Amino acid sequence: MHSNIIDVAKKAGVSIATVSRVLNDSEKVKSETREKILAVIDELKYVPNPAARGLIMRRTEAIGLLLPDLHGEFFSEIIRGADEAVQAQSYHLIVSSSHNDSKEIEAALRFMRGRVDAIIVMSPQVDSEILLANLPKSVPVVLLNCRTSNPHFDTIMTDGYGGAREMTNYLLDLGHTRIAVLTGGENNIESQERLRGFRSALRERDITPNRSLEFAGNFTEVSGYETVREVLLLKDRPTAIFAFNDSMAIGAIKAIREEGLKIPSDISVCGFDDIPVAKFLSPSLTSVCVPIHDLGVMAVNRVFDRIKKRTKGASAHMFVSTTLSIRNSCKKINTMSNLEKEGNAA
Amino acid sequence: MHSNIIDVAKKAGVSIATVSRVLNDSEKVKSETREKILAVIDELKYVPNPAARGLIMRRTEAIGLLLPDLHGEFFSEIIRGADEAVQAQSYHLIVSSSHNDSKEIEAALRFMRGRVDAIIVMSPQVDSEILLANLPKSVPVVLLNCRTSNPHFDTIMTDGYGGAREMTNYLLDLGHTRIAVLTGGENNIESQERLRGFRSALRERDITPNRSLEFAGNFTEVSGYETVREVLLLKDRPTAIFAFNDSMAIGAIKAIREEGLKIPSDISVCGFDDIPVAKFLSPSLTSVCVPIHDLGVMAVNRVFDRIKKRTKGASAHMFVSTTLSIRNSCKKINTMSNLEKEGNAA
DNA sequence: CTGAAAGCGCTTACAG
DNA sequence: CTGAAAGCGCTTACAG
Repeated sequence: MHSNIIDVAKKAGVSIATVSRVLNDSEKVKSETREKILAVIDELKYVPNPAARGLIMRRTEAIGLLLPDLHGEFFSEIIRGADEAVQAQSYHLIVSSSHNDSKEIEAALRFMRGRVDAIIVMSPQVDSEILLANLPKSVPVVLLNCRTSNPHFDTIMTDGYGGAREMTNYLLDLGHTRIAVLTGGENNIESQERLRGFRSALRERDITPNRSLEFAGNFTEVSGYETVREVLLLKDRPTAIFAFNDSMAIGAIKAIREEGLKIPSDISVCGFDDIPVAKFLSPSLTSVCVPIHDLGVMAVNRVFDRIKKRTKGASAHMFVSTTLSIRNSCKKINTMSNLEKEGNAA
Repeated sequence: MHSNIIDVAKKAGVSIATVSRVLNDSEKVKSETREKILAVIDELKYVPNPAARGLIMRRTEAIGLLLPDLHGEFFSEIIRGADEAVQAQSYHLIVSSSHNDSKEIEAALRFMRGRVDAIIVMSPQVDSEILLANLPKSVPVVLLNCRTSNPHFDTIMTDGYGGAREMTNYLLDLGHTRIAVLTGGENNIESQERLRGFRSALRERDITPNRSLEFAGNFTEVSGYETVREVLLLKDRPTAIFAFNDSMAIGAIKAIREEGLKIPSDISVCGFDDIPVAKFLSPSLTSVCVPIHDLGVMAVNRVFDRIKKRTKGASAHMFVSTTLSIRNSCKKINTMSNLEKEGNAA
């Protein structure tokens, strides 16, 4: 169907070795010969077969990216960052989703073997052993927000603990003490870290974390929506809701509005991740800014350091800080009405 | 590094041909032999090299997906749908972004050659010739919302014309006649179709399209935001804004709120695509629902029909209808205040 | 500067 | 049921 290197060699009247040389400009070829070959390549629209090339060179010019899901702005941003970094090196991306399922992880990793020069895995739920057992030893691997701390691999973690702690302090400073959190599920490392940060901040102010205000979501809009409908039914309603990601915050906002409440005057809401749409919501969403796009870039660049042997030796463990993006969805608790309440109570 | 078929054959005391047979269960192998080989494969954690396999079998078990961008919910949904469909067949996705740039398209398509069994291309801007010149002849291709109508390839188009027409009729029925549109750029086929539908609907009601109410955006939130800031400065402000995608509608909403106007009481806003977040905005966004996820699924399934030779012969041209998702961002124009206006004018 | 040949890791007729 | 051998399309020492 397609022409191959033999067709080119024949038509140019040279050996395939010479054609290969001009393809890779590996060795000196007489410029006259080179020109002729180039002309034939052009004429035949010849493109080297990457399978054959990959087979012998053990280089695929592709990076594997395995994410829990391909759905939503968060993963979309990771992919975008990774794709940018990869394209800058004339590499390409092979993406796959695992849905936090070990069988799917195994299948994806198996598929990638021999097809990629390095692998980036983000897997906040599947546990260490299963993941490690399936990770190839033959290519560089970067673990992104994974539950493992195996020193054999490079890792990148975002500071979920610090981010949640900072956001919680912000809420406390605004006067909120009854704060409901929407978590991302028990087994999710990111959710765990964020919960840890939340509780720490509380304890630092001598507030005992109230487990009945910790609600289990799953990082989706729907779970935010449904959970907050429950929350709003509480007799002693929280004054603020801290969703552990922006998707759940979006669902929360919807539930709150449906109840006829105003944000932030009736109740404050904040999220985590600071996905691109956050600033466009109304009210614009206060969130913990995770440099999502940059996470993708960093992971790819780290992987290239390995591939290009710019880095040898011990694995690196990077820790990415977060910042607060303060917008309009949280406000100082209304001390007036607090006074009133106290007055009523008295 | 990794064990290969020879290692397995040696350890099992058979020829590589026999190992290959159990790998592909192509021919009968004595079950005793099979067991032994399977055991060795397991022990050595042997995985066939896909490059070698692809080279000889001309089958890669991967589908290429080339999109204008990997950014945002729209493309994210396409990818998700495609990935689902592909995983159902134990295939994998190789995604790439073109940024509507012919050089990048060429590079991506070149990379995919030999690495994928079929290609899905979405390219609403780059023109026919360039695209067609780079499309491989050796694997099935599906064109998604492309500017070409080359009968050689299967195509899928969404009904941008019909969707825009329907939405415009809806706005007209609500009493709006001064409707501003935010387009997606001159060279974008989708934008062109939507504009055509918009103008048609107007003409059908004997309204001459007013070019000064057609604003050029580029399908991003930012362009929606900035354009609408201009729009709001108009002396004779439109009563409705029809953004040709939801991202621009989101930007528009932000600009409108910043001006202190209420949606929909002061001004109606609607979008196009109905991305997942649309229903969670406030007010929830009225939009033209494009089955984005399903578009990805359809393209993949079409491609499998070709690969599996379930379909032979002529190319198919699919046309995907849209529906209206009516929510809370548009309302009937306030006839009272119209009367007042008229009263004032009189 | 160029060519003949080996080899990357696999599959598949062709024999037995 | 199984093995020896050719071949997929390329690259790279090894000779000249």
